[in-house]
Amino acid sequence: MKSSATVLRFADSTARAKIACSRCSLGELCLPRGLCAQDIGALEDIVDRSNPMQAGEHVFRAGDPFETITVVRAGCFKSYLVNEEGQEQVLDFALPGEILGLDAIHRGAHVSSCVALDTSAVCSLSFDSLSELARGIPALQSELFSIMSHRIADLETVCGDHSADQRFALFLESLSQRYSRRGYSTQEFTLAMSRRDIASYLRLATETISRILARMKEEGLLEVSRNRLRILDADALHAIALGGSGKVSESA
Amino acid sequence: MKSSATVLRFADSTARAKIACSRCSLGELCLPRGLCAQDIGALEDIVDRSNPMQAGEHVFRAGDPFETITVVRAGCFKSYLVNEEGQEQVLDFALPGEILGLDAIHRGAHVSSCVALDTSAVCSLSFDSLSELARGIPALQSELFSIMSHRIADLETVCGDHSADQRFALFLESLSQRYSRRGYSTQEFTLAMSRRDIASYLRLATETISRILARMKEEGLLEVSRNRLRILDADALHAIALGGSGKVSESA
DNA sequence: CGGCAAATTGACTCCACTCAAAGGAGGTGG
DNA sequence: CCACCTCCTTTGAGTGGAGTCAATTTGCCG
Repeated sequence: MKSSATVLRFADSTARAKIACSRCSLGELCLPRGLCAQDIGALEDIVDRSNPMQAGEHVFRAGDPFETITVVRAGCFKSYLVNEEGQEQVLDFALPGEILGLDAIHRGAHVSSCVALDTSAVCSLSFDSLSELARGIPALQSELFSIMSHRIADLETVCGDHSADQRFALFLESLSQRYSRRGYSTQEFTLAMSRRDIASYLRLATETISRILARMKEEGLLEVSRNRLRILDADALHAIALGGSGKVSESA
Repeated sequence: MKSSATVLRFADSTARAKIACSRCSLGELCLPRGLCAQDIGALEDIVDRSNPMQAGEHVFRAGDPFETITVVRAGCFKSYLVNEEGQEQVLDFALPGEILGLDAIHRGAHVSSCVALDTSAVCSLSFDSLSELARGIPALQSELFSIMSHRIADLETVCGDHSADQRFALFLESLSQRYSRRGYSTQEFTLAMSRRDIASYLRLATETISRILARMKEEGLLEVSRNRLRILDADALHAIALGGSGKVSESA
């Protein structure tokens, strides 16, 4: 399955007009999901592949005109808002195949900023071109609506009123699932983001994340060293995510 | 392009096949925004208008198959999730022209439930028909993307890490603006939702809402009796919404 | 008038925050 | 290669904002 997938070339002079989504390793995890070969061909015509990006480089910043949506091709990004007091609020972490900038469509300008957390790469698609293409390809239009709907549902969950432990457990489960679908281990993965970013994303204090990690480690739910994390007791974690006391069971 | 698509009829005998969006008082506040007369005509073909609904009646419930999106025509609705413990989490309040059910598109089934808070009415549109129509009407497709993007941006704001006072102030400002655009007073309006619903929406306790109202009343920011509310000091309220101490000013 | 649900008010508690300080880890320059 | 700096993370101690529990009060409807 998926063999020559990643014959990626970069930078240098080779013309990079068309990008072969059809040969990208992301395949069904990305926009072309469900499209036939011909439609994928049409999509490839409007995809603009970026050079690799370093951690800390921005894809866009709040205030930038909105012209393209951004699809993560490799690495990890965070999107965030900055409020009047200059404080950062992390909105989302994006893994390969996930899309950034959806909150800008209605304003014609970005409201959030987006920065690489790691060596990363993106594909950009002119939103006008994509819209036009979607008008001719029902499956593509449907996919776009679906992606936006998914983001809405995710935010509705994240917004929920959860305890610190529950939030963190939900966060880990989400990451675990997403890595898993991308072919990585469900149990063990790297946290590309800092504790501070996780805290902001979950609307907690950095210290709270540290303490939760320490406690969960102590209770044997997981192992952490630096930013490498391994889930030892997924069931217990799931119980916490569901909002119970987290102490294994709680009949009735 | 799909003309007789959805000449939906209901219950009683009166044929009410087409609904005149063009003559609806919502006008530019609703889906047809920006469409030409002809396109509005096409849209009218797929709009299905409900009978008036009583407070407490549901438009849809979590688990229902997703077939139509719901546009509020009159009154007020709330959408909410129910978690494993049977606790309600209010996600949104919807006023005329606003759209419900966007979080269901990607699953083919509703995740949230939606109930009338007042005597209300909705229009339903088959999402398949609407998508198809949108493929022929760029402005309509664009409007759909825009509406979803708007919802995403709103959720990102609501999700933010704000104090209880700040949340409540933001909530009032949002309501005030939305009523204002619908031709009602910016200063004085009716809260169609209970304190408990407001609390759930803002992820606070009911008692906290009561206390905030009492304090703001005492400080002369607003008047409340039962569910009639009048904003007396919009500037102070705005200062609170922006996240300062709320005590008027705070240089630097 | 009586009964019920919603809202208010008070007293107390607790979870997560703030403040503070002490390790690591990584990067830079001498 | 080491010294130094800075930023990130961890841990401890104490605080406070919002929650919980409980008791009224208010408004609504039969």
